[in-house]
This record gives sequence, structure tokens and C-alpha cells, in this order.
Amino acid sequence: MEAVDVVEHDRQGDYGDEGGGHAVQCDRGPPGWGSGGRSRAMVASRRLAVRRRLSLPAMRLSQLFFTTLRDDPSEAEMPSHRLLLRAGYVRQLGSGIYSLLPLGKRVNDRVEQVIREEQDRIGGQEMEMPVVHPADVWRASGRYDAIGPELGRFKDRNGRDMVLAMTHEEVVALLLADVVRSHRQLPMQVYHFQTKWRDEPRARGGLIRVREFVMKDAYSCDRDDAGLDASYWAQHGAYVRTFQRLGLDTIAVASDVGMMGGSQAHEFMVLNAAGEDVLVLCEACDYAANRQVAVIPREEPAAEEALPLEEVATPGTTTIASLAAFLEIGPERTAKAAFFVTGDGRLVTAIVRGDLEVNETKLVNAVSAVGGIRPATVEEIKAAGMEPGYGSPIGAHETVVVIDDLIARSPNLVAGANREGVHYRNVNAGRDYTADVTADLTNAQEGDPCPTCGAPVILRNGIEVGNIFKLGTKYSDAAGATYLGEDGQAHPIVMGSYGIGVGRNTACIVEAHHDAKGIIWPVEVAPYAAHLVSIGAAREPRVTEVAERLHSLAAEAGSRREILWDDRDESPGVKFTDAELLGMPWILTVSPRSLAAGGIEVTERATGDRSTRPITEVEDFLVSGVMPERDEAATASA
RNA sequence: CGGGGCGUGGCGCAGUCUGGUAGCGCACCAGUCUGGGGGACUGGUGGUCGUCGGUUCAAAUCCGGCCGCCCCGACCA
Repeated sequence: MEAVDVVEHDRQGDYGDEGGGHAVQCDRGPPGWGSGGRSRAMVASRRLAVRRRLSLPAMRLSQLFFTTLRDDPSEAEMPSHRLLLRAGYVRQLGSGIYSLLPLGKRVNDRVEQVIREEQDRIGGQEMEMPVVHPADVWRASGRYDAIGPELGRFKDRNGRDMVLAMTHEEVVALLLADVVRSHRQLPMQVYHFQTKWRDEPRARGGLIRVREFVMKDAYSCDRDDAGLDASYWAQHGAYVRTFQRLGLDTIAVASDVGMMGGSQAHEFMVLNAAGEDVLVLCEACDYAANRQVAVIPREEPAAEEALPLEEVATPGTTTIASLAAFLEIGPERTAKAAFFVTGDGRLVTAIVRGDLEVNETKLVNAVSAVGGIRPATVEEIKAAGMEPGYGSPIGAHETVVVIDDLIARSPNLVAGANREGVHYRNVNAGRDYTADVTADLTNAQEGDPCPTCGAPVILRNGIEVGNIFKLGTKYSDAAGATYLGEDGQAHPIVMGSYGIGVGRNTACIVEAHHDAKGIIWPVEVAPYAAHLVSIGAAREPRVTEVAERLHSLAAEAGSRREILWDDRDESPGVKFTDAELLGMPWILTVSPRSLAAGGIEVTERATGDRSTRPITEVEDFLVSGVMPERDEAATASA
């Protein structure tokens, strides 16, 4: 009944043309879709569905739910945040929580559509899984306890624990257990677009890092590792095409598997100074890795005889820099201790050479820290018999000692004596203290040798716009998702998971495509292809006539282009400024001047190129979708 | 969670130090003029100054609690 009302509403008021047009179109619709034998309500909801899909191909700015802001909102710093707010695409509801206004929704839909087409192309099947899950589903995989407060939890009315999904591996695995029986059903990929809730410790950067967001997450299901490998690289290819179409230059970097678990992962990164990840890149070859996993080949320390331990007074040298200066040695001759506490309460003492930094991701992996790690407090360090500023594992107790593999090979280092103002010379791991774990623990630094070719690497910040993971059988094992192979035996389904954050991509597109005046949407994701500006309607009635005609043409069935018509009674300056802020690829100006010059002024937003085209050419553009090449003769007077 | 900043009409801000009952620009409404780069004039609308409590004759202003937002560090699409 409600649907009927909406359709009725279409027939009157300002949207008369467009609404009516759609209704007529769907009545004619594809064979079998007509009204034969169907109730009026069903027909009406069909119409509504069609209208929703077309989503107002022509819109009057005077009716659009939006507003532009003349001043930058003070909370916005990144260009994408500022512009999306100012141009009326999004509004903030809370920290990391945003509403999409109609323009923002249209962009998001376009981005989704590109992703969808590329997922479909590699055989992905779209489905949809719930946002709210019973906690038991997450207990079964172990993540209910493994993941910290970023997992949203609540109780339903009966006191049952529930989870707000941050991803969907568990649910997919359960569905696989239910649906897949035979190897003949594999390989297979499913995906959906769904809202995720991740209670991030800190939201930031507008749409770049939010707490609630829509993600495309895809899951591949294979019989074995070889199949997974094929699916993984198919997704890799789909991602390359997707980001290319979205106008994003991405770099695929090897990455940590994080909370997903699994054996191999890549992140697709967009370079951006405000990015939260540090990428290690080689310009000589194409090596690219997240700093979290980049392993740098370190120069082998010179072999030396282990010398006897020797105490040395080093007053006031609580930093490596001051210690090295005091003893007149290089920082690489010292061992640095860093103290952390794991989520499960273990004190971890990490030892790296003084000239290097501890990479916390590597450390977490080295000690299999459940719930991550945090820096230890002074009290915690002292309780284990160590002295901050003069700390080392020598004489320490109740701590997990993790040393960098380079430390294991570096003889006669200077390290703390766990007494204020005292260090030891000639400390040797293994002789003077024992390591519980030896692993690569250090951060790559600018200029370090490339692991592949040895040239100096560079460090850049990046924003992760997508990732691909080889999961293996972790979730299928937990869910009992198996198939019967040709051998008649049950085998676990081998899974992969592949995510793309929709809103973050939108923000990154703006980051990459804007200028001082506003957004410059790539054609593929622009909410409307063209922004029609009508000027001087009061002096020249033909202006409105022409604008109306273009507007209704765009609204008609069969038109390939969608337009936004600025029909407001505003001065030309306001209209042009807003058009540039909003960022449609083409700005079409109808005015007494343009009509006198022979038609409509067409401006390409990206280049600023301007030409006057005959009205028929612009009409062709709306119908065919192609803007004809610029005709120099017609341009002369512009 | 640690550090820094902020909260006054839709947006940007002043006023807070030195208490005296709220102001500016833009936006918005009405009208007139204007009409190719955020135009002009006239007249208007709109704020329990984040919130709760305290001090005081009197609190946006001083004191305390709480809430929220932004930025910098530990997590991820």
C-alpha cells in the first residue's frame, strides 16, 4: 500500500515528468513482467523497484536533499573529508559514523557497482549475510575471545550474547558446511556488500577510518591449496581492474595476516601522506611490502671472540643515543630493550640492536600474543627485576625474552645492567642471558637494502583500500565445512577472504581527484554525468525551455546519462562555484549568451576545457552516453 | 588507553584571562534591484553558550564531575 502511494506521488508535483516516465516504462517492461494477473500492489512495488534502480536519472538541485557549505567545517582536515562534507555528500553522526546524503549514496552505489561487476566477472556470486550474529558462532572459531573490544557485543532480550559482525568468515563457513557436499560444487566464490561494525580505538580522517562501514567481502572455497592459489590470484586480478576503473593507483604489497589468520596476504594500497600504513618500496625492482612484514637483509656482524662481561658506569644514559655518545661507540654496538605486555598478561622483553626499531607486528607474531601487546609500565618492568633506561634480560625473571635474529649473531654488545647508571660491555646473547624466542623483529628503515635486489628502499605512507587473504582451513575446520572428494573421503574446504571498503574507496577517490575548487569525479563513479547550469532564465525564456528539455530527456527511458540541473534562483557565481565543488565530469551551461553563441557551453571539469556545442549534440550525449569530439568550428565564438 | 586541542544559531568564529544577562561574517526568510564567477540594499527568523552540580546579588565567563568531537601515538577495509 505504501508503495502505491509513492507511485501516486510521482504523478504530481515537481517530479511529474520523471515519475510518470518510469511508470510508463515499466508498464511496457520486459515480456512477462507486466501486470497480467498480478495485484495492483505487486505492480506498484515492481515500479518502485525499477524507479529505485534508476534512482532519479535527472534531479533538480532545488529539490535535492543537500546543502553546500561555504566554510570548511573545523573538524575536517583531509581533502576528502572536507570536500565531501562541504559539497553535501556526507554528514557525521558520531565519531567514525556517517550518513550518506543522496549524492553520497549515489557515489557509493557506483563504487559498489564497479566492484560487483569485477567480482561477477571472476565468477563471484552475490549473496547477503546478517549483521548480527549469535556469539556462539564466534566462540566456535575462537575469535570471540581472541578479539578485543573492537568486536561489538551486546545481549538480546533473552540475555543471549550477540555480536555485531566485523567480518563474515564464520557465517560463510557455516553456510558451506550446510550447502557444500561434493567436490563437484567446488571451486566456488561468494561475496556480499554488508555493513561492518569495528569499534576502532580511534576513528580518523573522515571516511578513511570509520567504525561503521560497508565492505565488499568475498570468500573463495576450494578443494585444495592449488585451488586456493588460483582463486587468490583471480581476486588479485579483479582488484587490479576494480581499482583501475575507480581511478585509484594502487600498489599490492605483501602483508601481515593479522586477526584473519592464514598463510599469505596482500594489501592494495593507495599512496597518501595521511595513510596509516608504512610501505617499504623499491624503485629499482618492484619489491613492495607492508613494513609489518618486510624482512631486511642485514649486513652480517663481524666475527669476534666473545670477551668477558665487564661492568661500566654510564650515568645519565637512558637513551641509546646518549649511551653511544658517552661510550664513543656506534649505536649498532648496543642492544636495546623494549618492554611490552601481551593481551594475556605476559611481560615481553624485546631486544634489538641499538640502531634499529622494534616492529610490534613482528613481535606479536613472534610470541603469538593473544589480544595484541601494549607498552609495559615502569612498575611492570621493575617487578621483573629490570631497570627502565638500563634494562636487559640479564638477571631478569618472569619475562619472555625475544631477541632479533641479528642480536643472536652480534657479539660483544653494550647492554643494560638493570641498575641505574650502569651498563655491561661484551654482552653475548646465549652466554649472558637466554632467549625464549629468536626472530626477525626489526623495522625496515629508509635506505635499507631491498630484500630482492639490494638497492636502497624507500618508505611511503599508504591507505589500504582492499586486501586478499589465504585463510586455509581455519574457519572450515571450526565449522565442520567439508566436502567429499573423488576419493570418497571428507576434506576441509580451503578458504580465502577478500575485502574492499566501499566508503574508504570513495574517500580515496576524492583524495586522488580534486583541486582547489572541489571534487573532480572520474566518470565511472560520478553521481551524475553532467551538471546543468541554467543562467538568465528571467531574461530569456528559451533558457528554461532548453534546460527543461535536457532534463526530461535525461529522465527518459533509454538515456544513458544522468544529469543534475541547478534550477535554483541563484547568481551565476554561486552556481558555477557549487558545480565545481560538486564535481560532475561535465558542466553544461545554458544561458542567453550560450544560446546566442549557438547552443550550450560544455565544460570538462577535469581540464577546464570549454566549448559551445549545438543543443542536438548535448542531447545526443544524454542519449548515447558519448560526448562528441569537440568541433573547432562550433567553438570559435566561445 | 596515553598526550594535545576544542565545545557559543546551519557553517566559520569573537566574547572566557579581568563575572553584569550574547555578538560578528556567511547561510536562511520576505521584498526591491541585479544577472557569466560565492552581487547590492532594506527588513526579518534563529542560540536554555555541550551537560549536571557548586561559588556568587549576578556565570558563556570562576570551581568540580560527566558527555561529545578533532589531532598525535598502539589496531584494520
